[in-house]
Amino acid sequence: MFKQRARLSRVTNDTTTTETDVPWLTDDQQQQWRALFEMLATLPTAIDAQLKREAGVNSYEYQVLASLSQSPDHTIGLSVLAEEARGSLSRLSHALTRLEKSGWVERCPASEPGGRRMQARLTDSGLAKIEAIAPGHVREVRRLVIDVLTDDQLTALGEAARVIAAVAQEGTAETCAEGADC
Amino acid sequence: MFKQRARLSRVTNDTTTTETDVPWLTDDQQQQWRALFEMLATLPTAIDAQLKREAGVNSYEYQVLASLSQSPDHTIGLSVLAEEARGSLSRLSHALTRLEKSGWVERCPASEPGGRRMQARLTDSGLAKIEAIAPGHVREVRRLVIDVLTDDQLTALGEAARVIAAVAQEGTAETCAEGADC
DNA sequence: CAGGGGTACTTGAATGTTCAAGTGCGAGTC
DNA sequence: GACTCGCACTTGAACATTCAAGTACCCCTG
Repeated sequence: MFKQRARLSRVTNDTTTTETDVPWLTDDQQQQWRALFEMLATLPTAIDAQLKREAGVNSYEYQVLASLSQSPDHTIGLSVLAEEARGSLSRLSHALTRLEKSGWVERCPASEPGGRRMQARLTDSGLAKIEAIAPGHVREVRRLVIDVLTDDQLTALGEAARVIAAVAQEGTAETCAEGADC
Repeated sequence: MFKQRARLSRVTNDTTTTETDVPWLTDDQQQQWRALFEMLATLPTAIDAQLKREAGVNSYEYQVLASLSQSPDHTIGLSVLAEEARGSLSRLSHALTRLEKSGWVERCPASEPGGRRMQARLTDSGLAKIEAIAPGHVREVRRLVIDVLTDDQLTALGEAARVIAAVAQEGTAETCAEGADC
């Protein structure tokens, strides 16, 4: 059993440490992880760059606009929106301030009497915006992901991603709002 | 052929736009992309959180330390290091300033006469640091990725990631240092 | 209805990344 | 050998995200 040179794990050849209980990756695992890591670094950057370049928004803001555009009345309560766009409430709040400044979104108090507090609403201009930029975004997703994989590869990728996202999420989610065993 | 409700693509039911040349995703593609996107959002966050919590570094700094620890003499020229750690030179420079402040790395002028200019060198303390934190990092990678997938799933994931990273990279890489057709 | 606690945000400061200059040095040019 | 060009980095400002308070309103309890 030889020592694998581990870019992201095994670090030296010094064997004085408690070697046995550290589960270093095999060469093969190493390679797959390396590839995944590379994708993790490059894909979001590429997606973001396209949105920034052609639309002037980052992918989080895009997400917010997209979520709003699909909601009844183009309106969502902020907490729900934050959860949908997978960011903290604080992040959403800052993003909304920016989007309001551009005139694409407005905040309004929730109308329901006795209901919750704030909602975000997509303006007409915001709707026009997202409709204008969505095609370019989809094209980029196609170019970078959909079109470079076979159907089987895409399915396998999606499946693996689902499993990983589920595990990664449960660590992050301190709310435990879902039916997880916490 | 019905309209798919597209979280990240098709935005409204208004069909007045140039519908035909926008290649909207199918429901299935949509789902896979959605899963991938979710992983893209959650996995790096989780990895980063573990490193921050247990080691006080972010994953970029970890990457820098790891790269250095594997180099002969624990020394690399800055440009090479920047490329290995997949960040801009500026990002590296800022990161090195932080790492120097912690005493894990030092900058030194390249010794080769007529050679290039600067190098980064891992200090003894830096080597101890990376050796101390590597196991925890590997364990986290295992927990989040390796251990939740079958071997076949991991292989498929790696393969897909390689393809995507290659495409995503060529857009990002303005240097065209590699043998790409540019 | 006064007081306490919780929910739903908002805000400002700290941190990290990017972007646009700026610097210093070597090489090629005349 | 001065001039210019370009490479290899550095730096500071702008921007985004996170973290830790802070605020405002609701409900519940006495």
